[in-house]
This record gives sequence, C-alpha cells and structure tokens, in this order.
Amino acid sequence: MYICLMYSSELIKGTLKTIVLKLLKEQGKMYGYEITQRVKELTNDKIQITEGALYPTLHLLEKNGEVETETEFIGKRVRKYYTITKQGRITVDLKVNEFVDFMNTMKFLLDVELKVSNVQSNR
Amino acid sequence: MYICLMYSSELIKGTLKTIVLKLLKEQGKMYGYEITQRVKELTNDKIQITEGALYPTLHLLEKNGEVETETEFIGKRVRKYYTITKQGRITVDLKVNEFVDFMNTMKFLLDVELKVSNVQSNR
DNA sequence: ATTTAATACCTAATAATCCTATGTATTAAA
DNA sequence: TTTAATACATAGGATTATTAGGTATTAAAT
Repeated sequence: MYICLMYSSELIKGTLKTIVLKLLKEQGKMYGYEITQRVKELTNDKIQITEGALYPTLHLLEKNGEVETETEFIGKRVRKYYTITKQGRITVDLKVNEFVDFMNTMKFLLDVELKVSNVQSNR
Repeated sequence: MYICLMYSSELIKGTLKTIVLKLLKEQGKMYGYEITQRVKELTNDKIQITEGALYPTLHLLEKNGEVETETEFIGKRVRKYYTITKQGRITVDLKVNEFVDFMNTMKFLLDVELKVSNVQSNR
C-alpha cells in the first residue's frame, strides 16, 4: 500500500490559483489564513499551502481582477476577506476544465486508474 | 464543450520526470527527440515537451543514476539512447503513485469526475 | 504571570524548473 | 537549392514555489 504524507511542491506548482479560485467560488468569501487551513483540512494534510505562496498569489489574483477584497476587524486583529469576481468565475471554470483534461491525458499516459468514489469524508 | 489545444506549462511542470521515466520503463530504450515525438503523439499534441526542458531533465536523471546512456551513430548523425536503471524503476513507481494520489485529491478538491475510459486510440 | 501556540497579515532571498532563443550539424523533401 | 525534419546541446529569462524572516493579536498552557 502506497502512503503519501504530502505532495512534492512540484506537483502543486501550477494548481494553486485553480485551488484558491475554486474554493472562493464554492465557499464564498474567505480570508487568507482560512484558505490554508481549509485546504489542509479538505486534503487530510496532503496539500499544505505555505503563506509565502498564498499571499503573493492572492495579491496577483486581485491585481488581475479575479478576486476582490474587504478588510474587517476582529477586535484589534485585521482580517482581509477575498471574494471571487465575475471575471474570476470565468477563469476558474477554464482552469478546472484544463486541469481535468490534463488529468485525463496523464491518466492515459501513465496508464493508471483513479478512484471512482472518494473515501475522504470530511466535507 | 471545452477544447484544450495545449496545456499551460505550469501544469506539466513537475510531471516531466515522471512522464520520461514512465515512457522509458514501458518502451525500453529511447532517444531524446523520440521521447518528445512519442509524447506529442500519445497526447494528441496536448503535451509538447520542449527540447530546452527535456535535455536538462535527461542529463539530471542520468546524473542521479536513474537512466543510463549509450551513443549510437546513424550514418554520421549521433543518437543518444536512454535506458531506465533499477533505481529509475523504483523512482518511477513512487512518482506515478504520488501523482495518482495527487490526482485523486485534486479530483475531490475540484469536485469533478474523470473519464472512466479514454477515447484516445493511438496507442 | 508568563511563555508558547495559534491566528493573521506580509515580503525578501533563494531554489527549482520550465520556455525561448540560439547554436551546431545531418538528412530528406520540396 | 532551399526548407523542413531530425538530433544534439546550452544560456538567459520567467514563473512560481519554499525558506526564513518580520509584525502583531489572542488564546491556551505552564
């Protein structure tokens, strides 16, 4: 039985924007730290987005008009909420489709079968 | 209907070693140019490995003892054949398993279904 | 009461890995 | 004879992540 604790960063590279936009699309507004925790949780610790990767990505997405921000104060602590824009919704659909297409190609190329249903339950 | 002509390099990034080793494992000895053409062919032009990416990767794999080379002359033209080593076979199994695991996680995260059978036929 | 862990933001330096462009050279096709 | 295909290779630049560092608040543990 193969056990993988965490994926090599090379694999995640290139999917971060897709993951973030998809989460924002499904879960509504979220703040940065929340995104890292949610992804960690959803993937059983297999994908752990570092803050050094996340924040520059969020800033880039904002610059490109794919997310919008609003700052909120929880006591004295600042929290920056991100919301997906109309443009972001277009982008995320394209990116998810591209990734699915890519996975199908890789599946064929590597000659492997994927699970039909997922055993992960913490959704 | 979604149509993708070619994948963004970001996606392929991180899978190149896996693709190359898997091909060498399945198809026996191959030379660099042959690898680029075979991948292009198998993926219906969707994955086009550039030479600037392939050769450094092959040299790295050789340096790491995962492939071995033998030079052959076809007329006056040189051809460098690559063969997978015992170590390379271990690595490729690990990498393919990791990638399959990663795809299952992403499939769950992006909430998508993949094709059960592939329509691609040129195998 | 104080230290540690968790929450919450951010950036700079570095590393990895790819693409583009370029170079060389042979062989086949137009 | 020129162009396209075959076949190798590397240098420079781009992208995108990690590591490591910084600041600050709040909750939990000692």
